[in-house]
Amino acid sequence: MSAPGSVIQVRSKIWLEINGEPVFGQGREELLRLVQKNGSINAAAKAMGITYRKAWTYIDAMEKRLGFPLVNRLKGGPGGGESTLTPQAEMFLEKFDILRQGFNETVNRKFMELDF
Amino acid sequence: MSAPGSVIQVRSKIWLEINGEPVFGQGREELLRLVQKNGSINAAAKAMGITYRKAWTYIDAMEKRLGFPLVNRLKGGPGGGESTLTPQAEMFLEKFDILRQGFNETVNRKFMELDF
DNA sequence: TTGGCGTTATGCGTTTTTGGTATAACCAGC
DNA sequence: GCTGGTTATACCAAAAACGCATAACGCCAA
Repeated sequence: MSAPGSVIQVRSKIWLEINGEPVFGQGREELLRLVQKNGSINAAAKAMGITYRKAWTYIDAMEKRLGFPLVNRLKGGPGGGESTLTPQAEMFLEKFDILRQGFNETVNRKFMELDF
Repeated sequence: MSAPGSVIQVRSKIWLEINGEPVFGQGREELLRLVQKNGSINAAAKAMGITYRKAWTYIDAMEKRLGFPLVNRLKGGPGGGESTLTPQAEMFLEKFDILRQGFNETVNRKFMELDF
């Protein structure tokens, strides 16, 4: 039972919302991790294959909705500027990682059993 | 650790894709169930609070991507027309329901333990 | 036979969202 | 002051979503 010549696959997603608006998901998590790793929003965006504009918009929206900063930004300076994560952002990353642990795997296993 | 005066909540989603395009999710499942219950796309749309146009577009896209019909449609006739689900659509509903069984509950339980 | 009714079906303009490009602001070092 | 690399934002373009308007259809009642 599947479409002719095509393969059906299951996908799943967890995210956090505040007032019905997304504040944290897998894409945003990856973005923050790359900011943490690279020390720059710009470099993180490049690593993810998205524009700086998009990355900045994501972070800005997250912060506005949460009501506290996730990224400490510096304009100018030695390397032109830099960005680091706030302690609150790091705690978010940690907890969110636990939340989604094993999540996709569980879904995929159940999916295999069903023979879609 | 949450935004001042607001409540963070976790949300999750499962859906099926074919060639990277969504063919089945919770909204579409509900739509099909309402078609099944009401015998009409129009009534189902109203029950969901969406326009007929939108409901029709969803179903049309699903069928195009899957490559087989989900809804048997009748134009004109006793009540002006009617729509019923194909056997394939009913099987989809059944399997998808199993797939997502307990899913949200599991996520929510884990979320509570973490104290976001 | 003809007009009305309630559905399915779809064209098309409008609105909203999203994306990308260009440009300014910033600051250490040379 | 000029350069380099970053953050920040304005502004226009493209795309997607939305919804209104209208046609097609076939029973049924008049």
